[in-house]
Amino acid sequence: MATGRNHRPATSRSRGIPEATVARLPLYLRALTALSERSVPTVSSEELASAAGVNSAKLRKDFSYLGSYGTRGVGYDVEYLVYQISRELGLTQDWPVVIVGIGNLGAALANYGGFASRGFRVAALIDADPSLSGKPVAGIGVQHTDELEKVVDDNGVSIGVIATPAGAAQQVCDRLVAAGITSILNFAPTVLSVPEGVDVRKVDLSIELQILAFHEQRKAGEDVPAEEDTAPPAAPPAASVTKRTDSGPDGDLPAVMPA
Amino acid sequence: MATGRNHRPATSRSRGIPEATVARLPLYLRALTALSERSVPTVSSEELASAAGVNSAKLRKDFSYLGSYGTRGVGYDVEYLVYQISRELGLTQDWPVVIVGIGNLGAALANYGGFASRGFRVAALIDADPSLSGKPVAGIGVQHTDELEKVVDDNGVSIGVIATPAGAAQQVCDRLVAAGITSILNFAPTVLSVPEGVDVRKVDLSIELQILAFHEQRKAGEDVPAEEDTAPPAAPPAASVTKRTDSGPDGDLPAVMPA
DNA sequence: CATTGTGAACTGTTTCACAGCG
DNA sequence: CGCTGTGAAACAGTTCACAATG
Repeated sequence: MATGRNHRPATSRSRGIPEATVARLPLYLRALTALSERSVPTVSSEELASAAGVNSAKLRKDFSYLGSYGTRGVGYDVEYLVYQISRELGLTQDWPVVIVGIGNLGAALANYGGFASRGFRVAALIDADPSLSGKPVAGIGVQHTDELEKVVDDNGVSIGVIATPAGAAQQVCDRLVAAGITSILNFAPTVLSVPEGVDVRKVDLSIELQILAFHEQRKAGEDVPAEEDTAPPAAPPAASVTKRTDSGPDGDLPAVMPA
Repeated sequence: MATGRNHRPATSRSRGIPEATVARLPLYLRALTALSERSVPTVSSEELASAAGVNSAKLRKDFSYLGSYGTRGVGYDVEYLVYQISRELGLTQDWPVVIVGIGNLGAALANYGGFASRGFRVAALIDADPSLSGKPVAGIGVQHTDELEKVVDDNGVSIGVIATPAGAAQQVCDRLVAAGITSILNFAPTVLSVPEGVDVRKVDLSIELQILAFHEQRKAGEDVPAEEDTAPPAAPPAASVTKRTDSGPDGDLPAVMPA
């Protein structure tokens, strides 16, 4: 899962919505949007919860933080809820986004449909490779890294997406922050350090796979007893046990791959 | 952040490592690997925690679930810890992975360096588009969806990655599960339903952006008093408020975009 | 004597179960 | 009557602070 820090300890003065709830609102919104398109007028907590993949008690508790938007004995008005959640998430306004690093991943993000909808708008694509400059990706011309500050400023961008190789991420991050960006979505496999007040969320493929591997391993060894739980190799083991001498630390995201 | 369910309620018989700890182990491992490459022999909880972006109390508590691998007054032996964490995560074995949906995103994943290292191996790339069949991506020939079951079976694949458009995801998921896969990493913006015992983690760009937007909005309205907290539009609002009549529900991930 | 390992306190999240209400 | 809204209980995760120890 991705993670984000840098919030006041959950007390936004009064109406503080728990972080766990905020993380689920987009899920509800998606399910509601689908219902809305099928012109379903109302939905019960049970139905909506199942569509969103959570249980109904949790959903009701979540909604209770937003206010009392349901009707007892009936359920929730779909359109109304869509509106309330959108507003709560700040999706009734326009969010220009800049994507830095237009490799396969950056291109995938730029082309991502869900990006354009729901208030997000790709304001600019930035890449350090001069040979990409001007080339259109998803209908938008790629601009050189030199333009970064200008682009952020001109478009009033407050959200940046980093899809560069790990090695460039911190540097790009610093420039984005200096340019005035206060929210970053980081796809590079690095811990970014940012000043107080800047929000970072990360999406890390490698971490997700490792978590899956952990559980997968558990499934396989379901009935294994103690094995070698007793005598594990003493302190510094003969190394080489897991030594990978080939590829880098945790690898990079591909930088570019045009044509 | 991505999410995963389907685990026994946190009691893997005896030595149960908390889910939150498991999610951080890959982070520690990455930091340790970097230290290992710089031939740093030992590290304190303080140093390692700062490299991993957590606080030292949390790190020590996390490690305490794995056993007592440190030395008081000194710190942790880097190589030894790398080994222990790798083993705990199941990275000392080989995990063949199949990626379904070779669009920009699938290609980005296939090319991802961190994928190949750390025990994961791309066993096959699958796409429904026949014109892609045989085309090499990241040095591996793309195979048609018809081959899915055979590929999973022949390679003993237990982890599948879904990078298809949302509309195809559940169907692909069903086939992967039927073929014997028990862990899925889902990049499509859909809730997948899977039988008991199958693990799903999702990575959802759109959700991450919406969470950022929520916090961004809070920052902007830091000193706004009550505004219209009082009289919100009664029940069914005039619709159209957030109505997007253009693009689909939440958009698709791009399917293919060769050349 | 610096640093780990860990009980105990605390904070956050989920679930339960039922009163309240349209 | 059915379904929401929510206190209260249960659980999970984090932080504190200090005793244990190489």
